[in-house]
Amino acid sequence: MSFFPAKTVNSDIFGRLLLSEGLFINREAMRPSYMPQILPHRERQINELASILVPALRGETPSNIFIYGKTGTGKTIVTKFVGGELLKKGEEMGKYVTFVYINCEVVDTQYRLLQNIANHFINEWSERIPFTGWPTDEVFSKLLTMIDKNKGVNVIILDEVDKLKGDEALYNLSRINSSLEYAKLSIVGISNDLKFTEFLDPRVKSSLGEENLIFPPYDAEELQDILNQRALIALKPGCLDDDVVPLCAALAAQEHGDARRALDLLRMAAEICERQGVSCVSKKFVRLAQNKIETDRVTEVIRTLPAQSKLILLAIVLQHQHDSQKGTSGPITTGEVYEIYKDLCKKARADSLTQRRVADLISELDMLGIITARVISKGRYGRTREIQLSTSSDEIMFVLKEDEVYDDLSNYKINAQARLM
DNA sequence: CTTCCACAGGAAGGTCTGGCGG
DNA sequence: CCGCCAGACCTTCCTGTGGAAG
Repeated sequence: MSFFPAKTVNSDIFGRLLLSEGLFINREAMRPSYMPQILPHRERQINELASILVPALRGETPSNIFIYGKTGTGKTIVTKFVGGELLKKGEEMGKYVTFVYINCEVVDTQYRLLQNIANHFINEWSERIPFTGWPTDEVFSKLLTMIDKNKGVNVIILDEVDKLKGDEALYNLSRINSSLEYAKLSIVGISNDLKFTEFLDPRVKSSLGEENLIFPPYDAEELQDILNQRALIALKPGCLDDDVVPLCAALAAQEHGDARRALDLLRMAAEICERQGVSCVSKKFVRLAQNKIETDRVTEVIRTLPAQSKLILLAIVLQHQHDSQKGTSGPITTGEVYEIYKDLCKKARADSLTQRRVADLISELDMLGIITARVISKGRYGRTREIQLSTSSDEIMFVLKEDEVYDDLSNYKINAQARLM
């Protein structure tokens, strides 16, 4: 739809017409990447982070920092915000301060991390470091000279630092200051894994954890403030029922106070509402949005499942459909699933796994939330898992059938079952 | 009370891939 | 280019177990 910024509304007739159809003024403001002017309920964290980093403006080395907090607690946005302010102030004061943000989920090896950092310090004299080919230690020493040349204070943010492979990179980075002659460097590590440092080399641990910052989850009221603030920017006035924001906030608060989740809910609710041509978002749409988000997640999970797990899931669905046709719909056991699964493998001319392995894959499906598997005892008749679908079988079939192989198999199996019975 | 089913789930080891240092 | 190692993925073999049936 429309991505017109709010200020063009008055001058752009077509934009205004387009907008009059929808509920959004600025859709981007509802996305997690959006940087608002004010970050509600994070004043304490902002101040703390700023006070740790302020030595950078005096040309001194700030302490290294570790930031913890679950997803959607504002770690990334607060750090970027403070970083931005730091740069602004640095420019104002004529101090050379740099601020490098790196997401370690994307840049996950030592080489690429060093390369990425180095390429931030590129200027007309230095050559770009290629994304492969150089020995790691050469990249490292190159990085050293590049940083040292600018003689400033550098703050490097490593977001999702727990995703970084191996702690060698962290070790090297944390010791970098002793090799720098003019420049200063400090590292901010961000992680949502509280136990992350336990597995680190003790030297890295003490060096990086000079300061610790913890981001607590938002409670329902705080989430409401955040939602209200964003809704004000993103949506037309008066298009939200009074109880919509509290509901979104309450639902997200149940899920460990995830602000991203809350925003997604509200945005999705408004989008569904808009698509249906309704001018006011009511509670109904929040429920719809919640369902949509959940099915989108499940669909995506199923789609990316490895082949063997898909076969197992297919076996469960087929058994489920077979049962409900006969009206004997009930829980399915591991043994039953395994028999059908073996049959399916034969039909597909694929190798089948052992029951032991299949049992593990079944618990994986359980953890992914596609099925529910509880261990129960049927007394004399043994101990097994009771397997139930937690998504409708039609929906799972719909996704599985995207692949011809499973489409064919779905027919095969129903015949085979009829033959068996 | 004991028995005993039909698995759960731990331990150890095999195979394969891919990154890394030399 | 090669050997090494870590980690993903599986297998084999194993012991453990809740509770209905006897």
